[in-house]
Amino acid sequence: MSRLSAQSPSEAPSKERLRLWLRMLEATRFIEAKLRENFRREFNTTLPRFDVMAALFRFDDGLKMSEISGALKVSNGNVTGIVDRLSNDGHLVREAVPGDRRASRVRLTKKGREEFARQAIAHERWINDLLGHFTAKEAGIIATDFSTLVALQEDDNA
Amino acid sequence: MSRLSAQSPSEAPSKERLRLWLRMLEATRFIEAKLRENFRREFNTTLPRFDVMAALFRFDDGLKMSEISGALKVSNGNVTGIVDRLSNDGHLVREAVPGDRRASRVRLTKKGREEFARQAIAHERWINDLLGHFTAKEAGIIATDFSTLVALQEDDNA
DNA sequence: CAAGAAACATTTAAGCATAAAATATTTTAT
DNA sequence: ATAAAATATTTTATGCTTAAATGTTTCTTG
Repeated sequence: MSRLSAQSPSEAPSKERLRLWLRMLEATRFIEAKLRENFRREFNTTLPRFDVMAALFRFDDGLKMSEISGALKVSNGNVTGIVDRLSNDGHLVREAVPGDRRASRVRLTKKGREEFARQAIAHERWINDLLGHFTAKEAGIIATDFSTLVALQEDDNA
Repeated sequence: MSRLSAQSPSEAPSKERLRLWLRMLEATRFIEAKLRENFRREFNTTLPRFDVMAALFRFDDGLKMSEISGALKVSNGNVTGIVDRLSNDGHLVREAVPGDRRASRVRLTKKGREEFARQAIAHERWINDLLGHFTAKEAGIIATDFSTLVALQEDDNA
């Protein structure tokens, strides 16, 4: 008998994939915790706020609320609160959309753009340090793997 | 000149690592969303509740509150609420620790153990489907990469 | 054109998460 | 023996997240 440890043919792969998931989750949460700590200490902000600003930064004309939640793949109600707080801090403004009184367009202010630019530089540096153990090549390969994974799964539901 | 596209020596790796981080985050959140949906639909529970039960399942004698938060690497106060709700559902009990009236020991009930066993089987199957695009070998390699990553970073802080 | 459907945004309720402070108990040091 | 320090947990304040409900506005279609 060639297999000394008894395993059903499909059991081992499922265990390895489970292990991958647990390690992915561990690593992601670890990095998120570091980022949260850094964002709080250096900029008195949070990762969700940074994410919303990052989405807005690429569009000079701003985004509608539903476009933000679509881009970030979070719920609508979630974005309302984050935008409220960023608005109170003067990082962005809600503007009326001519011809559609349901919608509003959200745009970074000058203050918001300048603040985000500083945050983005620090963010890239933090990530570079935290993931420093991967070479650029390794990082590219794994990134593509995950990209494929999500694309395939999303197709499953279509 | 061998490098046709102008890049500073350290710029490209940091961009690749940033891309890896964004893809990791995307994939992790995607999978978490699917699991949340499944846990809700099939078992009317949540991932954090499953995590707490998983930690307890391995210890017949139960765990102290601080041992749960230590194992899951979440804050102390967080565990209080989750244990409260699992306790209301009869999935676990808080017991007094003889000789230390500060602490309490949390144990799964029979109901809790049976319910968790069912959930764990479904969970492993869901993960196997969601990560099906990785071979067992690939999964093993990447899992080890992440494991190393966290271990190295944790050492940095020591 | 009027009724119904769809789109947009917000609000609400419940749960999850952290950090920091409060409480209670036990251990250590003087 | 008392005071200080350490340990264990809970509470409080704040924010993120979803799902569901609500209220508008706009579009569609009969």
